[in-house]
Amino acid sequence: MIDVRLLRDEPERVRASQRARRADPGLVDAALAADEARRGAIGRFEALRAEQRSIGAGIPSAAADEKAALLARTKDLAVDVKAAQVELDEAEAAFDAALRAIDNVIVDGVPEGGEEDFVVLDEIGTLPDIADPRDHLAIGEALGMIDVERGVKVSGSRFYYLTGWGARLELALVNLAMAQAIETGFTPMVVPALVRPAAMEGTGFLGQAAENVYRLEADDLYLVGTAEVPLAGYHMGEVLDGAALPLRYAGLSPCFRREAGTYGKDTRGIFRVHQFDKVEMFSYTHPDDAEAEHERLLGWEKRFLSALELPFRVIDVAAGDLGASAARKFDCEAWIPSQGRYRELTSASNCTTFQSRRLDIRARGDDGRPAPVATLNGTLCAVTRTIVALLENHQQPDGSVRVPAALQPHLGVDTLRPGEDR
RNA sequence: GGAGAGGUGGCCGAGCCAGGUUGAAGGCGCUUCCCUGCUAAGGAAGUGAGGGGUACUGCCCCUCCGUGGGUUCAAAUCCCACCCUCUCCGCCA
Repeated sequence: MIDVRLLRDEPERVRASQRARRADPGLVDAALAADEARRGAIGRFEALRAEQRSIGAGIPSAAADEKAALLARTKDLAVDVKAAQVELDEAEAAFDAALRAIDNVIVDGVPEGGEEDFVVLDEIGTLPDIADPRDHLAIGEALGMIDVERGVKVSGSRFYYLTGWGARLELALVNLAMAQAIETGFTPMVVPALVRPAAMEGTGFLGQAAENVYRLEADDLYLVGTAEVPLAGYHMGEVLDGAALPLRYAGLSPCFRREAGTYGKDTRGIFRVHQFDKVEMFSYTHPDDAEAEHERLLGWEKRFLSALELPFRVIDVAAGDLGASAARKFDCEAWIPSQGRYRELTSASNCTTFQSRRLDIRARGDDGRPAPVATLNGTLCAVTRTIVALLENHQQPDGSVRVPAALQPHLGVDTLRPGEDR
């Protein structure tokens, strides 16, 4: 949720953010009105409560004859206090709901508009010159790396097996990603993929993204769609040492996504699946350092994709296409030869203090006061999509696939050839 | 799955079955100062969070002892429900 003080002091900034997102700026005024009502209720309750307490404090020491009169008065007061309490609770709840309805305030410079209104920030690498590119599934099947047919037989649509070199490629990618993360100063983590409602709710995935989340009804647990959830939840309810910031974690987890509303989209191969593994970077920083950290996360994503020798572009996602908790998002989109277009491979979001307020994650600053930290997340390697881009961009006319130099030490070969299965 | 124990401030840990200056003893940690050639040890003081008010850098008030209800003039302290954690047994790995 956003900062109440920002709402009160600079409502126009929040309204402008809402407009840029194509969201309702009226929510700002609704929240302001709810805040006004809440403060009135607080005043009424506190006045009554203070009187009740001051009289109550004198009762034990009061003379016997005064005692009866005091008891009678506080008895009446108790009724009023209770009523004021109810009124206050309702006002607080209404204000909280109004505040939570407002999306995170975007960072200055984020392009306005919807999905199509992104701005291209960078184009890296050169597009491969492939006469008649085959798609990743054709290549992967020929190499004995991907088995979608059996994935569907066992688990249904959008499931797959990685077999032989396919499985080895995943392990090599995860190792390369973790090696880079560790070298960069991230603490490697293997995290829970099942989380309680509080973690899911706090990270903001039960809002408009709820339909894409798997829920285990019998146990009241959720399957995470990204390690962002357990990594953000890691410090929930804590007060961190401000001097220790930034805290950087690289989490490996399976990711589960229902892909509701994507019927007919990306049905071939493993580009869009219900389950995949991913190495995710997550940073807790001082709010003033968030934008710089966002650039750093993007830099590490670019470094990883470049190491894989993939051509890609970086886009500044438009406000209307941001999730509720992101204040800015950079996507790295790799070139997919069989589709002749760029597709999202990684994504880095700056959630400023939006998530940490919901999750109650604070850090003690120089003044000794705890204040919400900023949280940021960025994909280092979403395995299946990386495999897609790798197979397609590095395919050779003879049906083999070139292994980029950085990956060779982890995979053990410089080329993947048909017939060399295992 | 069966049986117990427990959830208190940044942390540990009293208080709760004698309900009323207990926002909460004590310790650790932290901050400042003293001592010291430096460090350590030692000594002194201070040190929770959230919210509201304001004649607003000082003060006043309210709330918070897992969560939500209840009893009471008054609850960390009594009652109920729920959540969570831990231990033992069984089971599985």
